[in-house]
Amino acid sequence: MPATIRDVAKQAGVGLGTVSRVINQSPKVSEATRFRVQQAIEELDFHPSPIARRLSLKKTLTIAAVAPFFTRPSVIERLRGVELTITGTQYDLIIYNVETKERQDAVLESLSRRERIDGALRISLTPSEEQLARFQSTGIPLALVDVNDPHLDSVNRVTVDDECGGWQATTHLLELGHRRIAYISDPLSGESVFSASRQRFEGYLRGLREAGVEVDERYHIHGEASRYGARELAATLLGLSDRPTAIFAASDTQAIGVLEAARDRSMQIPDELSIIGYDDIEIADHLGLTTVRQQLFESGEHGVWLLLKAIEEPDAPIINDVLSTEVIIRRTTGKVPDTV
Amino acid sequence: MPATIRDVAKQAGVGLGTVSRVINQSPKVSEATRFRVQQAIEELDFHPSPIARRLSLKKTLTIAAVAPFFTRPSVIERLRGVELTITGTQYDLIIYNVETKERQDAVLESLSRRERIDGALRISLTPSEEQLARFQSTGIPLALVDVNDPHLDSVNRVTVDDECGGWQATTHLLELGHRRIAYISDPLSGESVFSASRQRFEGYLRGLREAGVEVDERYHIHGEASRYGARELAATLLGLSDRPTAIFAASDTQAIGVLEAARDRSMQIPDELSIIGYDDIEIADHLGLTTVRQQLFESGEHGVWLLLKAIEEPDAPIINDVLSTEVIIRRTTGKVPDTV
DNA sequence: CTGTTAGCGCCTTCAA
DNA sequence: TTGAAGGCGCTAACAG
Repeated sequence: MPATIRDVAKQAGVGLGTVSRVINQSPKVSEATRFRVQQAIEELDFHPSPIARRLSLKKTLTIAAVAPFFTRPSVIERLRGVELTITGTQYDLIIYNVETKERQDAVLESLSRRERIDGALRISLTPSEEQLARFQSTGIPLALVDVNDPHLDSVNRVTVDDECGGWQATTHLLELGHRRIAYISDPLSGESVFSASRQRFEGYLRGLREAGVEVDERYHIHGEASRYGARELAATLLGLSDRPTAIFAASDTQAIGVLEAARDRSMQIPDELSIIGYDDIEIADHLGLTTVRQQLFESGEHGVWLLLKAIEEPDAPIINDVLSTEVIIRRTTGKVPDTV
Repeated sequence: MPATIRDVAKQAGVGLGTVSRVINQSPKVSEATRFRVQQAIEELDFHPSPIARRLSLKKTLTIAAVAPFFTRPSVIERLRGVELTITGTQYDLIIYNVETKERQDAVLESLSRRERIDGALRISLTPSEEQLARFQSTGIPLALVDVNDPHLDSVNRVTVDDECGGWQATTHLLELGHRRIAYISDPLSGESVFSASRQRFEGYLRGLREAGVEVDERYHIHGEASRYGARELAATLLGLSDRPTAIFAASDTQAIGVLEAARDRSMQIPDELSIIGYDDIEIADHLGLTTVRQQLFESGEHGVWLLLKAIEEPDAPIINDVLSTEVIIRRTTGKVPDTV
C-alpha cells in the first residue's frame, strides 16, 4: 500500500495542503516546513499518484502519437525522437499504429474525446482536409511531423526542407560535371502520397534550371517505392542509348535498388555512374552511399516541443519548423566519365 | 465541457448509481430504466472519464511494453501484434524504447511504482536475474515475449520453439540430400545475447545427429549479426576446398548476406548452393528466400493475453506458451549438386 | 431494482 | 504561511 499525501502530512505534522504545495514547488512555503515535508516524503518513499493528479488537474498528462509503424525505417527513427523527448516530461506517450484507413478513422474517433489525451502528434501521415477539420473542431492541440501540404498552415508542424534537399543533391551532381541526371521516386501524385518526394523533385528541377541544363522528360520515372521497384526503374534508365551519368533516388532504399541495377550490368560505381540517395538511413554508411541526410530523430524531438508548446500556450501563433538537410558525400558519386 | 455521469442521471431522471450500473453492464437494472439511461447517454454523447474510473477502481488500466525498438525488424513486428491486441481491450499501452543499460534501469525504476501500470511486457530483452528479482518484488504482473532463459521459469512467457526451427531447417536440407551443411549466426555466448541463435544451433546439431551426419566444426561460424557480417562469414565458408553445399543462416538478414557472398562468386542458387534463413521477414518473399517462419506478430498477441491473464488471475499457474515454426520453401534451396 | 453516500488521492480556493 | 474544506468523475456498499 503506497503512501498517500495524507500519510505524509501526518508524518510531517502539517496539513495536506502544505504537502501538495511542496510537491508542486509552490513558493509560498517556509524553508523549515518544506524541509520537514521533504523528509517525510523520503521516509515514506512517497510518490504522488499520477491518476489522482490528472483527475484533480483535469488534464490527462498523456499525449498520443499516430504513425504508420512500418512503412519506412524513417518513421521508426522519428518515433525514437518522440519517445526520448517525452521521457523528459511529465507526459505519458501512447503510440497508435495506423496502417489502414479504417484504423485511422477509429483512432481519430477515440482520440477526439477530450477525456483521453492532452494533445496529438501525427507523423508521416497526411490527413485529409475533412479529417483535419474534424479533429481541430475538438480543440485538442495537434502537431504534425513530416507532413507538408498547402492546406495545413493552420497547424503547428515540423517539416524537412525537401525542396532544398532535392536541390542540394542535384547541385552536388552538377558540380561533379554531370548533365544527364535522372530522378527516380515513388509516384508524385495520387492517394496518400508522401509529399516529400514531390518536393524533392521540385528542388531537382530548380537545380537543373539554375545550371542551365535542359530537362529531359525521359529521365524522370517513378514506380513502387521499394528497392525492387527502383531496381527496375533504374534498369530502364540504364538501357537508354544516352543513359544518365547520374541518378538521384528519392530515398536510400530506392538508391540501393539503383545500386543493384548497376551491379546487374557490371557497371563501376562511381566511375560509370553516380548515385545519390536521400535519408541517410543506417545502412547507407555501410554501403558508402552518398546521400542527403535529413534530421529524422530531431524531427520527432521538435514535434514534441511544438505540441507541448501548443498545449501550454494555446493562443501562440502557428509554427512551421523547417529542418535543414545536408549532403553526405561518400563513395557512390564522382566526376562525370570523360568518355561521355 | 463533456457530460458527466451526473448529467446523464439528471437527464434520465435516475440516480447516478444506476447510470454507473448501466455503464458497467450490471445485470441488476430493469430493461426500462436501462433503456432510458442508454438514451440519455446518447443524447448527451456521454463517455465515462477513464481517469475517474481509474482512480475509483484503483487500477491504472495501463500496461507497459519494454523493448529495444530498433535492433531487429522482428521486434517491430512483435510490437505490432501487441499494439493491435491492446486496442481491443480497455487498456492503454505505453511503449518504452530501451537501447542502453542506463535507460533500462531507469525505465525499470519508474515502472516499479504501482501507481503507474497494471502490468508490464518485456520483449526480446533478457533481464538479468537481479533485474527480474527486483521487478518481481514489486508484485506487478509481468510477461515475457521472445525471452527464453533457464532462470525465467517463474514468469509467464511466450517463446518460439527455436530448437525445433533449427531442426526443421536442417532436416529440410538433409532431405534434399545435403550433407555438408553450415550454420552461420551471431555469437552464441557473451553479453546480452539473443538466446534464440543458440537454440537454433542446438536444433541444427540434433538434425545432423539424427541423420547420422558427422559434425564438421569448420562449418559453424559466427560473427556480427548484420548482413555484412554474414557476407564475410559466407565468403570464408565458400572458400573452403570442401565447401558446404548448403548454408543455414540464423536470420533472414544474415541469409541475405550469404546470398550476396554467393553472387560475389557468381554461384547459381540453388544449383550450386542452397540457402535457408529464419524469420520470414517481409523481404524474404520478394527474394524467394527459403526460410523458417516464426510467428512474430502472434508472439506479441499472445504476450498480451498472458499478461492480461496474469493481471486478472494473479494466482494462476505460470504459463510458457511456445509458438511453432514452419519451413517456407521458396527458391533458394534445392537438391544437392550431383557433382559433389 | 434503485437512490444515496462515502470514498479514490490530489489540487485549490478560502479563511485564519 | 498554513490548515481545512470542497470538488474532480466515477465505483461500490448500503439502505430502502
